[in-house]
Amino acid sequence: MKYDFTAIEQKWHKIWDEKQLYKAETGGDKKKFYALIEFPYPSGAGLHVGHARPYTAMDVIARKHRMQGENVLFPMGYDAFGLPTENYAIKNHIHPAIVTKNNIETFRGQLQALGYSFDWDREINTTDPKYFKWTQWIFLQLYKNGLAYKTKMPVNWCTSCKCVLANEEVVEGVCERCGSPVIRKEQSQWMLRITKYAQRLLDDLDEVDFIDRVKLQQRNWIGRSTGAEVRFETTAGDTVTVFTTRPDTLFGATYMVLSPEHALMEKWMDKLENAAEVKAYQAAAAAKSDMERTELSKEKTGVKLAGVMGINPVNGKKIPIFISDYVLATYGTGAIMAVPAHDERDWDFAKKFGCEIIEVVKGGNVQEAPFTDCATGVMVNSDFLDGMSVEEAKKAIIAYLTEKGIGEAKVNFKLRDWVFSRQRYWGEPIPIVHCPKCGTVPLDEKELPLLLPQVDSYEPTDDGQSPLAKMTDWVNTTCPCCGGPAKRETDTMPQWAGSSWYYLRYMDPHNDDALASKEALEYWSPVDWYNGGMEHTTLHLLYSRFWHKFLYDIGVVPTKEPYAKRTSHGMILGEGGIKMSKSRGNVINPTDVIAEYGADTMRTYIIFIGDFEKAASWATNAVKGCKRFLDKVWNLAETVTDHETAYSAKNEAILHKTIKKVSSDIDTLKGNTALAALMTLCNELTDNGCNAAELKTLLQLLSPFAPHICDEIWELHGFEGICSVSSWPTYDEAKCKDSEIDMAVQVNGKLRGTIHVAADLDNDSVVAAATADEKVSAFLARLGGSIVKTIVVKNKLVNLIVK
RNA sequence: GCCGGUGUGAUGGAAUUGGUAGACGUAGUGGACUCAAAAUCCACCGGUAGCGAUACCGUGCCGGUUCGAGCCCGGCCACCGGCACCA
Repeated sequence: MKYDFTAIEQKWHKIWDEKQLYKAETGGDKKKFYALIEFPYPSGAGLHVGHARPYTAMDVIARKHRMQGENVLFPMGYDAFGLPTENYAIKNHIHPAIVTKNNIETFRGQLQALGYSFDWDREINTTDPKYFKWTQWIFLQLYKNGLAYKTKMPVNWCTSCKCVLANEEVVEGVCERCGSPVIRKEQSQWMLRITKYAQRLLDDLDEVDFIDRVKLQQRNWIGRSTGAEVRFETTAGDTVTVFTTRPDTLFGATYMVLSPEHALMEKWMDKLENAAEVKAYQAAAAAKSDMERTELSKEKTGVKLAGVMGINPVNGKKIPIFISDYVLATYGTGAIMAVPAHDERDWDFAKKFGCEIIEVVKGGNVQEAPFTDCATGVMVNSDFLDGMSVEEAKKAIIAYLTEKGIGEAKVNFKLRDWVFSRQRYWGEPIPIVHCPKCGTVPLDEKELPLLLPQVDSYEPTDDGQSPLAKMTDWVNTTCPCCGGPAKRETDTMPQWAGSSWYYLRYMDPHNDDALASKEALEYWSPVDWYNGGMEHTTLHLLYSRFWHKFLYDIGVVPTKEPYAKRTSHGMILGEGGIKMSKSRGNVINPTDVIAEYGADTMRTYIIFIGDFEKAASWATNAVKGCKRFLDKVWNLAETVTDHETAYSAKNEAILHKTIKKVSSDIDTLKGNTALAALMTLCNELTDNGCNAAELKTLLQLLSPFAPHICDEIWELHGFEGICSVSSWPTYDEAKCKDSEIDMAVQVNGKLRGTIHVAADLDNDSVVAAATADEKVSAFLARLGGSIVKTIVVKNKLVNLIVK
């Protein structure tokens, strides 16, 4: 019989579905295992091979855990709010909800064709009102707890999307999504106070099993730095507070710099002798886009304030004050003390503007270059700090500042609050009402979900208002508080909202009374293993950790962290290592691969392609290799006619070894080497002959990777049950060893021969066998000298040292 | 600039974490089967020299530690990713 993959795969999809083979039950005695992958955005282009890599890898893990007798939750859904759908809807005059529905159907079909063992009863969709009811509910809780607030602030504005972006969505000064320039714009925005959780988001990374590069990237993004805030008096009578990580260098502070947007500038404007020049500089800085600001970063610019001086609090010296855009309004206090002798930026600025450079840490020539080494320097020119190390001086100065009331220790974070509003249609409406009498009023929870209005046009306005603002019927409402006329908030939530808690909904997706029942949350939390892309590390992953911690604080979820373990996959590139893109025409569609080679081949190849964590390029030729392998398994099965229940002596060792290898490789995401071991096993069984017991084990080990063909062969041979849910084979460590082995023989560290000996042979016998070997003894004779030392590595090699 | 990562045959990649470098798969070469092709099967497949046994060289480059280094240490080079005036 021929291996007819299309018929086999369709047959088993039906059986799996009918028998509800992959259904997860909340509760019970079995150990639970919650495997999660990032749900896709259902774009019009359909599923991409890039999706297939992490999805297949996690399906393999889920299937193995299921075979090990665990209660596995492996769910799937769609993160369906977002701009591409909205833009498509605008262009083609179709409602985004219809576009979304169609796209989801395509995605579901493709995912099912790949044979993933999802529990389809738990499928979710973030645009479903039953789902976003709870997204809005969480927002209301954030609001009630003071973590959501509206403020006028300079925001990142994408000129093409006509929409506000979060800091995390701006990449190198351009919009992450469309690549258009991002400018600064003053606008009133909803914000989430993620900064309140900065320390906990940082600390709790120690408690989770995330791969190092994810932890590192989150740590850098949170960007904790310790130092001090110091208050400088000025001749204008106002106090300027600065943040510094080097309070030890305070005696070397020879000028100050304020950001152009600093609040005091307005107040001081009348007193300044060069007000016109200062205003011109502020205007120029404001007009710069983020891109221009970074591009111009090398050459420092600024203006010295004429008429106001700062006073160094430790020595009373009058020092000049500048404004410059190298000082950021949004970090620290928006003002710095400048110590040109020991800071590169300050040094550059001081050289250009002729400021004084005073050495306070000995170790370099500060007139030539800034000296920034904290480890070796000794304090000088610093009064009571002289002679101390940098570390000692930091402690001493902070104690001094605190005592005198002019400063104190301070921790700062790079992490900014999360800009949470978007001026677009296709997102969750923010459940807030603005009342002229009562101000900002949250919607009553009973009013949820607050649905989007049906509109004719979803186009954003040029003045930065949401398309919803035009829908007066919807906007005009009554105040939940006083009953008077009021207006609805017209901004919607960003795409990150729905994905910040979706893993909780999977635990109990049909619940209308809560985002999930207490029982389900207790049973399934936390996610045991979450795999996703590195690009979500500082966005989705951080945002959802924040929401989870908040939900923990208000008693909704039982764990501090949402995900116990996080891994990440490399990208799939096109043939030849180039990025896959529509414009290059090198996009591989999984559906085409399935049609030509079958889902099992597709799955096997995407795992075999290489190191899971690294980028890998698609090679259609190598796909054929995986098809050949499955053909070989099919052909091997056809040779098996017995009903043997024990392994043959000849194949016993390799079977035990392969079970061991495949088991541990799946657990460590090394599917590529697991498959290599299975190929080797298949080749051996083909050469040695294969009985029913041996075939059974091969099928079970291969089943997580290629479930359809294994279930089919399993059934054809009349094995009991269904292979996909049979029990994972076990191995005996003692039987993993061969009785006779090859050992390497080295002379002075170089390979000179191999010997075939009994395993676990004692050292003396090994040396005897080595010296007796024909090649080795001939070499030793030629070399002359005598053996002065022997090193034996058990069952591996023997090294003879000859002098 | 700072922080991480990577560098192995023609090619994707292995290497039990200091112990026979190149598993497994592609591609290639030769052969079998075939009228022929596809498919399949067998053999070879890092480089140089040699009919050969074999010898020497070989994991980005230079040096070190070790009986022994792809793996550890020091110094370079190249590429990839993240951050980027964060005081």
